[in-house]
Amino acid sequence: MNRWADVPGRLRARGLRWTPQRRVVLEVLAGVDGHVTGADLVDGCRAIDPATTPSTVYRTLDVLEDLGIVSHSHGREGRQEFHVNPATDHGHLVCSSCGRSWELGSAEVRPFADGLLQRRGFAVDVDHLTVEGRCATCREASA
Amino acid sequence: MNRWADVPGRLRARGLRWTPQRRVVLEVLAGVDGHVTGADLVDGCRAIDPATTPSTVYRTLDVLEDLGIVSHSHGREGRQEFHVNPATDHGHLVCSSCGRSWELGSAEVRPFADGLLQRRGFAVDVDHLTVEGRCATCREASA
DNA sequence: AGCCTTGTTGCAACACGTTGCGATAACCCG
DNA sequence: CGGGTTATCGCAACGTGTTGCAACAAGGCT
Ligand SMILES: [Mn+2]
Ligand SMILES: [Mn+2]
Ligand SMILES: [Zn+2]
Ligand SMILES: [Zn+2]
Repeated sequence: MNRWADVPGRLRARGLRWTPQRRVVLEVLAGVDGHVTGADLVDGCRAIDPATTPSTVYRTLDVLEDLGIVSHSHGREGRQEFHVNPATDHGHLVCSSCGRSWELGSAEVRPFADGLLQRRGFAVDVDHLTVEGRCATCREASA
Repeated sequence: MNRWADVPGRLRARGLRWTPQRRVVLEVLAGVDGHVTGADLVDGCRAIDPATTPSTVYRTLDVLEDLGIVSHSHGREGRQEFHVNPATDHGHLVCSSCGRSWELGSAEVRPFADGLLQRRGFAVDVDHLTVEGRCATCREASA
């Protein structure tokens, strides 16, 4: 049905394993709506199991990204942000001045991405895309 | 004349100072053509002065970015890349599969950036832009 | 249920930056 | 050429991940 269905089975089908640690990461992800940083996820896991180790969490996130359950982009300072259950593919707009961010609909990106595909054969990863700049509010403030 | 002219004077004009440590960073930058990572710059400074401290280098780079002498974007894993003496404004294209990268001419980005400016009042920082995806070569390889 | 294979874990170390703070030294001024 | 102000430095600690490695355990098989 959805991308969360039968994760244990999908892992095993690839020769991977379903472990208590992975169960905790998935439980935390299930309680998230929208975007989370890697560090937040580590904290969330520790709330359930204080013995949680960062390397295990990050490695699990890599696996889940392969399965298509999460995807990541990079926010301010290049830090990882994971997207859970995105309604639709989207990029990100971040204001370097105030730090606010917005989703960038794939329709807004498509002409740009199509151009790169046709001219260069380069397939843009829209989910990973973060565009930095100054938002309308900050530009007016310093007008 | 160029953006390197009279850096000491431009610093002092802003109430900032010209120090031996900053001179070293500038000397390293002057020997660079194109892109460098922050870690590479620290190494370069240490080659001239082994006592160089990372925090001083990164803080100096922040100051030089304010002066418009360098700009940065983020490469793989979100790490900083500094651009020295860019012939022209440009973004970056990075293949997540092979790691190769290309410059993205501002003409290629302009329609996209103009659209965001008109629809959202958001001014894209083209120099900072990194677009990740799969390059033509890698796509053919897995065709 | 017990065995075996091999994917995973946890640890320790590392890489890349960032930040707070007290000591130092630019440099403006008389 | 000193003296004072305050920007900058160096250090130590922290934050966010990543990686190598030895020990562990999931789960397929009998
Ligand atoms: Mn940046
Ligand atoms: Mn990434
Ligand atoms: Zn803003
Ligand atoms: Zn490639």
